[in-house]
Amino acid sequence: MNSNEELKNILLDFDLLSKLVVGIGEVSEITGVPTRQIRYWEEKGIIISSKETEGTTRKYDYLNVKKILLIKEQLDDGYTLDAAAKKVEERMKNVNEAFMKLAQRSK
Amino acid sequence: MNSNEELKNILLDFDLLSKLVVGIGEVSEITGVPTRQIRYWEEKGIIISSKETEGTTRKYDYLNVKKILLIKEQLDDGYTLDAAAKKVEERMKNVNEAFMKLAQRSK
DNA sequence: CATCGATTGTAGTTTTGTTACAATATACGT
DNA sequence: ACGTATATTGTAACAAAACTACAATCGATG
Repeated sequence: MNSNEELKNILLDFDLLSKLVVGIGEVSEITGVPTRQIRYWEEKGIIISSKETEGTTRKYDYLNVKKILLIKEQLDDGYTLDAAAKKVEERMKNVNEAFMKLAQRSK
Repeated sequence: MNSNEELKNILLDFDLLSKLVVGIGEVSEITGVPTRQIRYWEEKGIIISSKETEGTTRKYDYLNVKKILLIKEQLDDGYTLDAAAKKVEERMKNVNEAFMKLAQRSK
C-alpha cells in the first residue's frame, strides 16, 4: 500500500477524528496540566471547551488539546499566561486552517 | 500554505491524535450505537476498550470508533454480529497499518 | 415451542466532572 | 514592607456519566 492510499484511508474519516472529544481528566493526563488549571484558563477565556456552547460537561477536541500543550510550552519558557495565550493564538491560526481543510477534503 | 505543509502540521501531532480517547457516551453519539450495545460487543470480545488494560472506565481511540462504525455498517447490511466482526477485522488490518505508520512517521 | 443470537432495561454503586467559595504564592512598583 | 495584580491551588457539596450484575425481550431457525 502506497503513501497516498494510506493517507486517503485516514482522510476518509478525518471528520471522525475531528469528532473525537475528550473529557477534562483525559486532557489533563495527555498534557500534564491539572484539571483545575485548565478550568482556570477557561475562566479567563483562553480555552473554550464545547461546554460553553452546549452540554453540561466540558469536552475538548484535538485543537483544544493542541492549544493547551502549546500554552504550557510558552509558560515553561517564562511567558506570562496572557503573553503565552497571545503567541499561541497566532500559531493556532495555521493549525486550525490545516485541520479544517483536511477535515473538509475528506467529506 | 501548500498541501505538504498542511499535512506536516497535522502529522506533527499525529501521536496526539492517537491519544485522544473518548468515553462510551461520546462513542455512542458519534456512531449512533447505544452504550449498552457497545458494552455487549465488548463482552463478546469484538471490541476491546482501554479498560481491559488499564483504567476503570472504558476509553475508545480512533481505531475503536472506526471499528464500531464499520460493524454497524455490516449489521445494517444484514450480516450476523460474528460475521460482521470477522469482515471488519480484515478491513481494520489496513486501517490499523495506515494509522500506525502515520503515527510513527510523526515522531 | 424451545433454543440461540442479539439486544435492551434498570437498580444501585462508583467514578468523573462541576460550581463556588476561599487560600496561597510570586512578582512588581511605590 | 505593603498593597496589588497575576496565577494557581484546595475543597465541599452537588450533578453527570459510567459501571456491574442481574434479568427481560425479540426474532429467526431447527
